[in-house]
Amino acid sequence: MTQKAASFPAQVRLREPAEFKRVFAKAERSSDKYFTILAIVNELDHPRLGLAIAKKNIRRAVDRNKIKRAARESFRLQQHDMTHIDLVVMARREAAAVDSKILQASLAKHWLKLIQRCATFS
RNA sequence: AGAGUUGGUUAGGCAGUCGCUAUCUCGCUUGUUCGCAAGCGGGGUAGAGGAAAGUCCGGGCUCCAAAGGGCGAGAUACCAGAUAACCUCUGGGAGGCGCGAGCCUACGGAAAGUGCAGCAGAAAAUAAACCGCCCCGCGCUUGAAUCCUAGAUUCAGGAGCGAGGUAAGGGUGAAAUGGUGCGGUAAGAGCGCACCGCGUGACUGGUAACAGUAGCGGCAUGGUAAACCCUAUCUGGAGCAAGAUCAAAUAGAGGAGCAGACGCGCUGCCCGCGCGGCUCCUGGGUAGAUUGCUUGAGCCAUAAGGUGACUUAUGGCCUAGAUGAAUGACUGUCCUCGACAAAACCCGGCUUACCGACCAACUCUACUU
Repeated sequence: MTQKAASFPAQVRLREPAEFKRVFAKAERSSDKYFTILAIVNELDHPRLGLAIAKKNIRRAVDRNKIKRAARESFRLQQHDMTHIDLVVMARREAAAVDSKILQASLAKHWLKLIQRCATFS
């Protein structure tokens, strides 16, 4: 497998509550008016993504789906530029109102910022 | 053609690239109890809704005792039917709205009992009082007429007092003790009559709600049950984070004996039932994983029955099953430029949200032939 596929299989997702707790405990933080994104270095050879879209902030199920899809899509396309870090994406209230292109642009900036910051620690 | 009513269908299309979930299949590798299993890669197929929503009703399913008894509490409320069931649906009745097609209705009981009624009004539930109207009596008084001027008598009127008759009228109010008309009377009154309304027991039609007919009764029974209440019917509780299986730590489960007070659960209370205590014996089941999880009161077609909801028969089909939670992103293109909004155990309904498009039946108005 020399050609890296832009895929999103199960092992690049955060699934266990314990894994989420580890990220929340002490993490690099990057936020704007749409998202707050947490990042921490992991012991694997690839990045992982977790989604924590609160029902309290994003009321309608349609909007929650839209935001999750935008996050996954952005991660999927750019994961090979990332180091071995765990990311957790949290949405803020304003994310429901805008369309997915704006969300994609916002996410791309966050990725870059967090990759750089984590690189300096490791 | 315009305006409208009812019912139904649909919910951007097409092509390409990259992804996600399930499933089938092929190849390779590893393991093998030779059934297969795991990993990687390729290909095929399927992949949100009419409301998936609100969680407002009704069921299935699961556990709580085989879900039990009584009290209490709650729900429903014209009649008949449909249904697994319903507060739903269908048909019918009654009342109301609309020229009409049609639409709307918390539509049982006030003649079992208790309670309530602001303002206004003469009076608000007890039938009377009050104002008013009428008659009679008593004196007083004004005018006119008659008689021989004092004065008397008669007629017409006025105010007062007393004794009675009335309930026609009384600006109100959501509601006023049947209504309208004619007769009747001193004035009046179902006092009498006609029509309307009401009550009542018959008859006719209808399964019934109810309707109609002729008769009888001169009218009794004011409103409020979205006040308590009465009557009839129904309802045990909790929910898929239900529950079941496999299983790291910690400590739980079953059986026998003892104890029978207290606590917890089953229902708010009582009865009743279960669990928990101590000793001995046998041996374990939280995180997590698997399952429950999609074949079902299922969908489609045809036929038959029924006004209809729906039912029955035959044939065909398998149509999401995620779980930090899939059904998407990008590009091109066309058009009428795409609303409201996304499964989470499953069904039947209700309610609410919604850009539109199309189809069918029907109604009204105008015009032409």
